[in-house]
Amino acid sequence: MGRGKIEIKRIENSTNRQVTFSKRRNGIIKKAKEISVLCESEIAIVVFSSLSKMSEFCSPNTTFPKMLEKYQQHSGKKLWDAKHENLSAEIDRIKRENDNMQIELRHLKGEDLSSLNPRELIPIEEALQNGVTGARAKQMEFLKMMKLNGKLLEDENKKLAYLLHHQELAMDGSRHQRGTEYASEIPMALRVQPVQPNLQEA
Amino acid sequence: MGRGKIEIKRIENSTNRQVTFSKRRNGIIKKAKEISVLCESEIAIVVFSSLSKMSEFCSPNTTFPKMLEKYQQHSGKKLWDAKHENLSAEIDRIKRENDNMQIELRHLKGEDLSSLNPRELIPIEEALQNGVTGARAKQMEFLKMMKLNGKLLEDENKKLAYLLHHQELAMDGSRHQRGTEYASEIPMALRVQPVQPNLQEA
DNA sequence: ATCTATTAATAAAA
DNA sequence: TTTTTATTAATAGAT
Repeated sequence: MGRGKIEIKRIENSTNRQVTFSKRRNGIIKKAKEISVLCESEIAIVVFSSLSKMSEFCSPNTTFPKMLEKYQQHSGKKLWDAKHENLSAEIDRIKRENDNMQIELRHLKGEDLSSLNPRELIPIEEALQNGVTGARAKQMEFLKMMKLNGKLLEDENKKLAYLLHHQELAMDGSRHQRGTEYASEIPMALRVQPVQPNLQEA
Repeated sequence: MGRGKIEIKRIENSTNRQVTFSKRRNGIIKKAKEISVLCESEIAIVVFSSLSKMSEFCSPNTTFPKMLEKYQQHSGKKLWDAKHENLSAEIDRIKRENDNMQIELRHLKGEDLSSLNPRELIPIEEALQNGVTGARAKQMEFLKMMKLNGKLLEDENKKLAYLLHHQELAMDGSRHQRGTEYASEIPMALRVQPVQPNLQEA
């Protein structure tokens, strides 16, 4: 149907191919409209040109999702299985990652250690060391800032220094007594904890 | 195109309607095949007759699910059902959880602290304290066990102590020296750390 | 289903 | 792209 008969095979001339695509796509969609009206039928079409330009048609009185739902019911095929599996797989992967982090976090916080052997404890300790070092460095920054802020903060600074000195003594010394009377005024982060239980008990 | 022209409106005669449906459906699918070959295009069609008989066509080299995936990408419309929304939502939720843990972990390890203010540092230090306490308690357990196990483990114990001694030296480094005579025999976790750098430097 | 008169689609050109 | 038009293809109605 045209000035000449054509073979049904790929049209090599790109321009011709585009023109033919456009015409035939229109033709198909026109036919789709007609059949839906003439025969009270529902029809959905999606086309992508060789340049991936999309065209679509869906008969009135229905929608794409409805058509797909019906398609699945009638065919028994699950159009979304692949997608589902991908999503499920990703969830599993992330959950596993999540669990590992959860465990690492708990270990770093000193929880759930009972299942560990000494060798497994080492990296945890190392991480804690790093954490303490980092936190301490950060504290130093803050202290510096406070000092720069001037004498308003100087008093507090001195108090801290005093307390810390005491605690240092307490720690280095016999480990018996610590000054607790000012503890409530010292931010937790700056406090020295009784780092060492009695070794004799061990 | 036929023995007479017809109006495009519902065919009232049910038999005629069925016959016309069948013929035109075949025609459309033939056209679809042709356009896919002639123009290297991808096309998918689903039709339901007025009696809900389904027909489908999908061009070679692709599948229905692939076409739908492309459709969604191009149109931005979501064809998937609630199930997918749920899965996607769960992925988002878990990813967020994941990110938060990631951040907490990094903080506990002393990384990325620069963005924090002093108040935010406090819970981190608390967690680290707990972690150190927990790890230490665990170490104590191991020490007890080692003692009970007797001299077979003593050698390893000493080796460990030796290594730890070196670390102690590295850590205390140029700072004022503290009683190190026991340090070599005390595992890292059991040692008192210099919790506070010289305040005079701050 | 198959046939065929007739209309509709479209290939090539503009 | 869209229009034109000669030609082929699709199909309505009959069988």
